[in-house]
Amino acid sequence: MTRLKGSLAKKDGATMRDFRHSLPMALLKAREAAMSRFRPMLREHGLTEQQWRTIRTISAYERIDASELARRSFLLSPSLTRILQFLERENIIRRSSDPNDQRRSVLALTRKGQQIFSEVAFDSEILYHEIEADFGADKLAQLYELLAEFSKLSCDDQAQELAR
Amino acid sequence: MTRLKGSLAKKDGATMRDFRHSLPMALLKAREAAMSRFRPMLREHGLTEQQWRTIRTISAYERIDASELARRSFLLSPSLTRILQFLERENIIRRSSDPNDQRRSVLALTRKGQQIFSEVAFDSEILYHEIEADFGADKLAQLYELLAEFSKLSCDDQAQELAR
DNA sequence: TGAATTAACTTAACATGTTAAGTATACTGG
DNA sequence: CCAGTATACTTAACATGTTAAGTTAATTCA
Repeated sequence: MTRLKGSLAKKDGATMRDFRHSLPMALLKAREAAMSRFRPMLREHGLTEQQWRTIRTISAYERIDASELARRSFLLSPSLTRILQFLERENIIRRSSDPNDQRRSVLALTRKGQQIFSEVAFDSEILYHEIEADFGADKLAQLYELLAEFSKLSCDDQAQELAR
Repeated sequence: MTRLKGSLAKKDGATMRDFRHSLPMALLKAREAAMSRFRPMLREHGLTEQQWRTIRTISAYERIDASELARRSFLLSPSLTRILQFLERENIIRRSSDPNDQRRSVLALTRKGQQIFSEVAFDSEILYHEIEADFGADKLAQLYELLAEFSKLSCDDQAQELAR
């Protein structure tokens, strides 16, 4: 890390040492840029990002259990447990237990949940079109591609083959 | 969102509706892929990712106040408040107040903090080289570029011009 | 100058991230 | 059949994310 302290540059009376750009930070920043477009809309619907991810994923399946839901929505199970408790309290989802395996919870949206899904999905589409318009569909596709390649590289992700 | 329900595909006895790929999710997944390489190392040093971001940023400046630190480490001030309290308890940082503005805290690493910085920075370099080797330096550069462009687009980031 | 406003945190409250441990159900080999 | 193990969550504990409100020190402007 001697190299990290190599070049010095003046700025605002403070000395800034060399500051290698960080991949996790670049990804975080981009993600924050993306979420800053969605968060206000989700908030208007009274949902957090993760609650929406959960609703969205449940909506995509007729029957899904908590484990697969966790994988597909990229939530750790402790987080998912709490989110499901909240969504159940709010009467947005319904849970039943798999008759073939009493350990499993099977999740589904209530009518209210389906209604919320529809509304938020509609608003999301609009925001996606905005992003595409602002950034360019081609560059966006290129970004998706690179992100997918990078994720495939180091993510020990069981959802990977399942996704196909 | 009618389109979202268009194509149906069977999978494992469950019906999967069309599931538009999500940019925040793609970014999250890539970030997780990246962090999965760093987290175990940080953990060995007894640090969380955010604590390390804080240490790393303080180390890059001779004098930095909490506001600028928050911007540059991409932490919200409430989080930073708690992190600084922890790092101060652990004798990793020192804080003094700016004589010209009593509202500001000026942060610096202690000797112990500098030592930790050196060790973690060294280990990080190794992991960065691994990433470059696995993913390809060219593709990595391309990814950085796209991420930066995208972030510039929608991030109302005061650090943006400051970064130059 | 002093009331109003702004700036720089800090606290609070609730939700999630992360790791470890706990619980109940299913499975497996002897 | 049953002890041992694995699976599918759930709880717990601590750290961070996110928004809103509070506190104290600077700044502004009538």
